[in-house]
Amino acid sequence: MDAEPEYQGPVVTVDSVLFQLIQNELYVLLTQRAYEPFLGEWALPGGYNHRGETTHEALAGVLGRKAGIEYRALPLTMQLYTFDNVARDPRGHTISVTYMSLAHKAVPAGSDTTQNPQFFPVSKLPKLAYDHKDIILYALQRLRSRISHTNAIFALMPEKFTLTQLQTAYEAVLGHKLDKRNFRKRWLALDVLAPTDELAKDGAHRPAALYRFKQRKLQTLDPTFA
Amino acid sequence: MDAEPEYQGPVVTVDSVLFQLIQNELYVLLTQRAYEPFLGEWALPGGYNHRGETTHEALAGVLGRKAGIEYRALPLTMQLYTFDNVARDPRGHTISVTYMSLAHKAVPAGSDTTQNPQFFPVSKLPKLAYDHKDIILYALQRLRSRISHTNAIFALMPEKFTLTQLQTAYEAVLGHKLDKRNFRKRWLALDVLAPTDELAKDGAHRPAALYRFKQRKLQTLDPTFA
DNA sequence: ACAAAAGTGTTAAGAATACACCCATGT
DNA sequence: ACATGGGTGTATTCTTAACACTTTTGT
Repeated sequence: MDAEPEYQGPVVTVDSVLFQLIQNELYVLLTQRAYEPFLGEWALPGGYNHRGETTHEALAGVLGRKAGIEYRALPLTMQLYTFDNVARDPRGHTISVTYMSLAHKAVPAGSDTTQNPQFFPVSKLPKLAYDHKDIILYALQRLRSRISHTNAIFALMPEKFTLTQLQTAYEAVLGHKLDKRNFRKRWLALDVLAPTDELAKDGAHRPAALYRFKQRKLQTLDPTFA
Repeated sequence: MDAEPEYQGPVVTVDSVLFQLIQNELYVLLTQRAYEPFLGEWALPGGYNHRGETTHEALAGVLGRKAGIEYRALPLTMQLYTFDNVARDPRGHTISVTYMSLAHKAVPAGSDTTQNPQFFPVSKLPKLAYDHKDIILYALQRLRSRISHTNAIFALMPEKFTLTQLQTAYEAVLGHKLDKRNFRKRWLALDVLAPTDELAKDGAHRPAALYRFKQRKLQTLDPTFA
């Protein structure tokens, strides 16, 4: 980091992998490219990081402008990886700093943007621009790992939820079923859930107790969930 | 990522956290700054990432020029995190992509560089420029986590080593003692070590069997080591 | 009455931990 | 012969995994 007046660096971009559960399935937010390259193809929301703004600010701008989503309302965002695209990007040397966000209900405002933001199930992704498919799969891996030893799942859940909803969220992310009794035993032993005195009455069956997370922020939980 | 001809982005730098074991203690490579800001203070080896070179190439250049270390000889390098320094860096907006490397014996060639590269024990760090102390502590955390479920430790070991040396390496990184019998039982069950038919004779005691890693590349190991 | 999801404990298997003595060598 | 680190097994505890029936509600 010497003094070096005529510095010229790569173009810096940020890309966002925004996950959300819709009907017990994991969805990811994509936008349709309005410019070359990859005009018309689906891609992760992304954009330039200009001098003077943090990557988080750039991310907030991208999500707001391209998908109508308010970044500050997202309960959890974490950095994933920084990719070099020296050769791959048709526009020349860029590096992209990628973030993963989790949301409970982030509604993309397709109307006031040009990029047609939509959620796609992770299991049925369309053809994607760049290497964005790999990025999504990498993000999924990281997400699975995160929910296995932290409370990160809170960011995919509503304020109040039943234990069955929580279990279903895990199953959607992990891609396999879990044992009901073991799951409940574990979570109730963890001391991170608080019972509310409300019940969810949603059908012709016994009502379920509603719980909430004591802390809606990331914390590490020792045990691991399969 | 619209077309945007007058793009001006942040300065992109790379920083390297290079760990090495010296006499059963974990050391990190530092250089002494030859320019403002922080002239004369110790810092992680770092430098600009110019347009057209990958971050890995930039890293190789930095390690070569500032510390006389041949990047290609390092057995393991992984990306750590990308830090925003919009406000913090006195020279303006930079983002730094940080990497952690592990080496067995990387000899800094202090002579042909201006930056006085030296290894410092992680437990006794000097005052560091920027937030480099935090970066090192973060790297250490990641390293501990890595060696707990992968074979990453191979990158800190010589080609051939005794089980006691391997255990000592773990103890140096983790910062606590391990049980000898359990440690050996575990590693021999893992099927990642191959016995050589050589013995290490290094003192007035029974010679130790020398082992090597079957694969000297990163692989995941199911069990976790405390 | 029946359908549908909520709720609840025990047992068995496997993993992790604690622990102490004999062995081979150099001096 | 003694000092030094190398090498080895078992018993106990704890953790994880497997598993089925009763309860409460709406229709």
